[in-house]
Amino acid sequence: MVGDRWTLLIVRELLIGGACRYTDLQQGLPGIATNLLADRLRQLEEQGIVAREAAPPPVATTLFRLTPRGEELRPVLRALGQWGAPLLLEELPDDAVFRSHWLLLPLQFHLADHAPERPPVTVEVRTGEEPLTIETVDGDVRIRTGAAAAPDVTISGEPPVVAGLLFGKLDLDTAIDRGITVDGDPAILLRLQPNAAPVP
Amino acid sequence: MVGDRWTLLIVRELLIGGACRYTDLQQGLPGIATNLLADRLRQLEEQGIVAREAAPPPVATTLFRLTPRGEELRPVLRALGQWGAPLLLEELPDDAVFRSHWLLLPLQFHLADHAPERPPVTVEVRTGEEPLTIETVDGDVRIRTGAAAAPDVTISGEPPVVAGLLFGKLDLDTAIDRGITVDGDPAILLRLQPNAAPVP
DNA sequence: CCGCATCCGGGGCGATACTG
DNA sequence: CAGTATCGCCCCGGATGCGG
Repeated sequence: MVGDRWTLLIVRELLIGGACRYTDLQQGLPGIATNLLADRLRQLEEQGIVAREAAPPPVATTLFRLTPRGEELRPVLRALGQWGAPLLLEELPDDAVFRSHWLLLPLQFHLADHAPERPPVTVEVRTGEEPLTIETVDGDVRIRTGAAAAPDVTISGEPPVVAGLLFGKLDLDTAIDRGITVDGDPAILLRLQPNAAPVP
Repeated sequence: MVGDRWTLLIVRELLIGGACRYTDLQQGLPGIATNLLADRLRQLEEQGIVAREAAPPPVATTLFRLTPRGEELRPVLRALGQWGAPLLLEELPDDAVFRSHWLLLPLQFHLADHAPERPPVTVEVRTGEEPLTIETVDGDVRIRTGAAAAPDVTISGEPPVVAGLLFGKLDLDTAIDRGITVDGDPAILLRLQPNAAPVP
């Protein structure tokens, strides 16, 4: 049911963004043929994994959303993502395509606020074609696409290096050596990274 | 790396049985074309997921085994299996093929000994083409193919019903209604099933 | 624009046959 | 036992068209 080409990637797009338009999915899945996207969506709908709904009046369009049964695939994407994490650090080929929002799901899985009692922080991540914002909201970590109003720290660079730094696989000096730039207080990252010692 | 057709199924076979011969894999993957099996094994080897080794002298043959990196795919198979578990209870089409040992991995994942202080028990499961044996060994649950010497309880029937009973999705009466036969003390199952109240 | 349907090569795939 | 060789098919990728 979910083993065909593209199928789990479509599910991932919907896990990331909630309800998506057809063209949103096309944007998020560079290289997919439009007939395949239509086919897969139809199959997923028949199998009760995806539901299609009419968008609210102002914009008349169709939205695709995961059903509860579809949401249950989150652990599958999590396990696959965890297994593939080491590959994320490898350099990307020159013709590689990358979408910033692909980082949303792994960041949601792995970041946590280790010092919820401290004042909230905001991190802006500039990699790929659009910025990402990470902010702490009373103990939770929220990640979204878009720029931050007043980030405490901004990270820019190539996706593999940025990801390596955020996930704690690369230390700050190594990451800077490999070409990223950090604006603001890098110590904030320690509060969010996995396996980081809790800030005392 | 693991998204091609058959690839994760090959990994599953190796997770179940440890080192496997080429023909063992063919048996466990009914329907796979021999050229595809060879292709996949070669790709998996190149990617460091599978290693091939020469068997010890008496039998001169090649064995395929997961590398540590390959073993790390266990959580992926676990997540996929958990998601697919409800489908396991649906009736099989008449032409369906089923291999008993496919139950080994889910049983390893979901069964536990909730009363390790009691004397060990043995369950024999007869479904598919060969029997399975479940036994408790000081707190652990061991599952293997083959018949048991002196089982405390024996379960026979169609795979969906047997699986439903073992995983606690079907209660005993329903399972018997749906055609399984139970020899011995069915209460033993409560000690092993997931979410079962611990035996006092 | 948005959500497809259609058409058209190329290659992955499935079945069978064959072999050191 | 562990593959290789071959052939046909259908899935897939890419491009274009098209009604709402």
